[in-house]
Amino acid sequence: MSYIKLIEEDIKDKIRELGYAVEKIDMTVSNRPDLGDFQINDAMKLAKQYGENPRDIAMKIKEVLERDDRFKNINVAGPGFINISLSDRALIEFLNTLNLDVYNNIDKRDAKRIFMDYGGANIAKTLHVGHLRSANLGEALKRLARVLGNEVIADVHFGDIGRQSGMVISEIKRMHPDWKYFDESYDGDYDDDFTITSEDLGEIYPRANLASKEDEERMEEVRQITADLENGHRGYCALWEKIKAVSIAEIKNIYLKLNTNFDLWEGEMDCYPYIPEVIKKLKDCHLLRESEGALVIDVAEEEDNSPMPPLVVIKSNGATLYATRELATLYSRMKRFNPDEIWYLTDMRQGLYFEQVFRASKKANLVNSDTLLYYFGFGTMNGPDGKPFKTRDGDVMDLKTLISMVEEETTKRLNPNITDPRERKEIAEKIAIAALKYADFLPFRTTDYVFEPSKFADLEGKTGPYLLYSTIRMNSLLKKADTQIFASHKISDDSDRDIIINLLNLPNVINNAYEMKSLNEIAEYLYKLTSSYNKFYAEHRILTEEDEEVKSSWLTLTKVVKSTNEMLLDILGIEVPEKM
RNA sequence: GUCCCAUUAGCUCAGUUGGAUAGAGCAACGCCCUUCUAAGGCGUGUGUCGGGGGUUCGAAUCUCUCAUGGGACACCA
Repeated sequence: MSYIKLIEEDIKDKIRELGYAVEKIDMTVSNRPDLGDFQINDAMKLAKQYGENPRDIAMKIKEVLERDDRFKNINVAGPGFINISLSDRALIEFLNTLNLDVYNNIDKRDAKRIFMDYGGANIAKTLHVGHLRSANLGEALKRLARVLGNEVIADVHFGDIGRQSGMVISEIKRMHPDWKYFDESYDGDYDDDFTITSEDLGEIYPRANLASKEDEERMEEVRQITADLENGHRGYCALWEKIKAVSIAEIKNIYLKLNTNFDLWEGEMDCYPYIPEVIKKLKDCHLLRESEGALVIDVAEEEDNSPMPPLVVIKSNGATLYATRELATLYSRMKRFNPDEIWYLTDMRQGLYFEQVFRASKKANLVNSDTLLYYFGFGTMNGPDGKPFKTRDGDVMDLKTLISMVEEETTKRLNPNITDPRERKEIAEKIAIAALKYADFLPFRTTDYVFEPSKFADLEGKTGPYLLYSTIRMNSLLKKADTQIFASHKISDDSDRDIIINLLNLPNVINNAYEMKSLNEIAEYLYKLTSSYNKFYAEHRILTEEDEEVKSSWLTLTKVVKSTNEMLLDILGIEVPEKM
């Protein structure tokens, strides 16, 4: 258990002994540092609950806490705020437990098996800046959930079938009508005919999309090809497999740059074997109803305060659609992995849709009744007009371009002592990714934000590069110190004290981040911890300090902050290079 | 039209279980490198928390209402 949690539990016990039934108490970093390190506001809550005077309760609590020598300067202020500071001995003891392992500062949770669906990459479509959030957020939440003791299975869930497949095939058909994939009488192998690159694909889709929008006949052709592909048309399937291979290689490459990894690289097509079973289950439960030629499930409930449209499961032409495959995928995941929780991360526009899917799957018993289905929507990345990028528009900046743009900036500032061109490239890329990810994590999960390339190219102040730079500097200091023995003996002044107070607070931050499924608090915390260290660093000459006990204490602090930074950056999916 | 979500400093955003004096970064100006990586540190200031009502010891936070912007609303994904 973390040190702060331990203290909170002790305080809780003592308050209970006073006769108040508290469930938990919160000790938070004081917003009045002049009055104490931490504050406890629970006296006022208890006063309401028990109809007593809040100041009296606070005074009683103060009296009990004063018997604990970990605390000092306990005082009651205002309507009943309890301010409390920690003794140097307690801070030193705490720091030494972190010196053993910074993971001692993380409180594990009840282990769950969690299935996560994020990424949102579509085959044959370029990964653009709109895909950044899903990848970053999903990856970080996965890592956070694991650090907290959960087992997590992550699936990229490629969009590998659907209208875009028909569009791309129809376009290639126009480009290369002579290819064997389109020869209905051909029954040999399709070994030769394929020269399309990922760059080509980046142009093919937008072109096809535009053409189909303008021409209803073309759109009908696209629908037909999509249906044929789904029904196993030999040539289309062979062609689509080749397109997929090219596209997946490219997508994996970019996810790799972003430190985004999946346990499963499955796609919508992988659920096809389960579709008949799911349809049968829906029929058995008498959930399917015919409407305007399509088969739908009613998911409205009486307590709904707004219209809840039925979910279309089979199109009037007999083909499946997104929802069908979603249900089958859900069923397959349940059957194969039996998770306690399933998390979906997409932008918030899909909220209603997932509500429909969740309701339908519960109604049809596609998932266990005790399996929790969660939809964690995130804010959209908007264009300069304040409106979300349209995924289908070709004019959105692609992710690769964004990364190389930021990389160009980070390269300029690289230490000239790093001469090996390969190393320079590698480091510049890591810093660029850090800049991108960190900027993406700063707003709260559900906040929409305006995409401005300049925001990501910012390399000073509250940014990823600042955190890397500072952590690398700590590392470099520790290397120069050249010692294996670390122990804290004393607190010197407010600046090292402040760092330790921040370290104490980490479990609260982690806990909130997990509860809210947002990384912004961790991002803010990293900046706060790091800047408190940098202040200390500027004020003290560590390596030349003559008092050995002081020097050792300072080095220990440096080591703990460095390790904490590395731990948190790793949760965010940000790598720390050796130098920069 | 119905239902969601936003509106906080010049800009971008924190502040989401109601708490003390609403905070950061950027931008602007000044200072600090013979000394552990200056992508650093220190200092200087700005708010009708979109408007108006309500709830209470206490509201940026809860509630009602209005305004503005955005989103969703069955055979796209």
